Amino acid sequence: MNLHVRMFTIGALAKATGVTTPTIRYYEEIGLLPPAPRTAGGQRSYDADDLGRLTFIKQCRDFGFGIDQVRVLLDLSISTERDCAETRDIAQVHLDEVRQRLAELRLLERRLESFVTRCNVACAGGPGQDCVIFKDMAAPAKTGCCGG
Amino acid sequence: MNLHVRMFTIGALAKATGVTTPTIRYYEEIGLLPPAPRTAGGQRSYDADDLGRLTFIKQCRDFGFGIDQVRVLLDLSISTERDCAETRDIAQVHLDEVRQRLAELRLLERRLESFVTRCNVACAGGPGQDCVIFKDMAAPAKTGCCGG
DNA sequence: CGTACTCCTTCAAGTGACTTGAAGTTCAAG
DNA sequence: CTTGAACTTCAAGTCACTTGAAGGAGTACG
Repeated sequence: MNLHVRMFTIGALAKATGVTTPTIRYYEEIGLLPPAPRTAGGQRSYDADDLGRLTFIKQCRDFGFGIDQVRVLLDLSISTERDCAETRDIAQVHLDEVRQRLAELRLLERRLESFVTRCNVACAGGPGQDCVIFKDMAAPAKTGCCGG
Repeated sequence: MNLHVRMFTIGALAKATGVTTPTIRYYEEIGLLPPAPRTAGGQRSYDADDLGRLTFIKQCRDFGFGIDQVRVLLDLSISTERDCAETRDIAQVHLDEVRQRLAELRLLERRLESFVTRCNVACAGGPGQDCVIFKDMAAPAKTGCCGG
C-alpha cells in the first residue's frame, strides 16, 4: 500500500470535475463536501474520495437535482441499509417536474414563434407602437392565443 | 368626460392582473411602474393606465422575458419613432434561448426516464448502494449514456 | 361613536445556487 | 530571489421576488 495518497489542490479538483473553485468552497461551507484537510501553508488538499464525491454531486446537479435532493442522494448512495426505491422515487418526482416544465416551454415556444412570424408578416419595420406583439401583450392573458 | 377616474387599491390591481401586492411594490421600487399617487391616508391608488402597464409587464414576464428586457419592451411599446424590428429581434433571441433550453430538457427527460426504468428492472428494492443510478452518477459525465 | 376586521404601510431579511471582487498569502518555476 | 499563477478569507452582488414584523388606514356593523 502506498502511504503517499495522491493529493490535489482545489484548482486541480475543479479542472477534474468541471466545478469552479468558489463553488467547491461553497459546497464545503454548506456541508455537501467535508472540510478539506490543509497543507502546511493552509491550502485545501483533496484525494480520490473527494474527486468521486464531487463528481457525483456534479452529475446530480447536471441532472437538475436541487442541493437538498443531492444531500439525500449522497446519503442513499452510501447506505447499505436504505432502499434503492427511495432513489428511484426521487428521480421519478424530478422526472415529472421536468415533463411539466417541458410542456410549459413547448407552449411558450409556439407563442413566441407566432409573435415573430406575425410581426414579420404584419408590421415589419413599422413604428414600435403598432407592433402586433404589443396588441397581444396589452390585453389580459388568453391561454388559447395560438392553438396551444 | 368624467372627472372621477376610477381608482383602485394595490390589492384590487393585484387581483386584476394576477401580480401579488409585494411584487407590485417591488416593481415600483425598481422603476418598472411609476411611483403611485397616494390617498389622504398614504395608500397607493391606481388607474386604468396602470392596469394596462402592469398587464403588459405580467404578459412579458409570463413569456419569460427578464426584467431588463421588459424595460426595453415597455419603451418600445410606447415609442412612435423606434422600429418594430427591435421588438421582433428581442423576441427572436428569446425564442432561440427557449429552444436551446427545450433541447437540454428533452435530453434530461430521456436520461431520467432511463434511470427510473433501469432501476425498476435491475435493482428494485435492493440496497441503495447498489442502485444502477449510482453507477452512472459516480463516473465522470458521458454524454451518450442513453442514446441522447 | 366604537370596535372589529381586512387591507394597507415600511423596512429588513430570506430564497437558491452560486458569482464577483478586494486584499492578502502560498507555491512552483526560472 | 523574483515573478506570477493559484490559493486564502470575507463581503457583497445576482435575479426576481417572498416572507415576516410591527403598526396605520379604511370600512361595515351595532
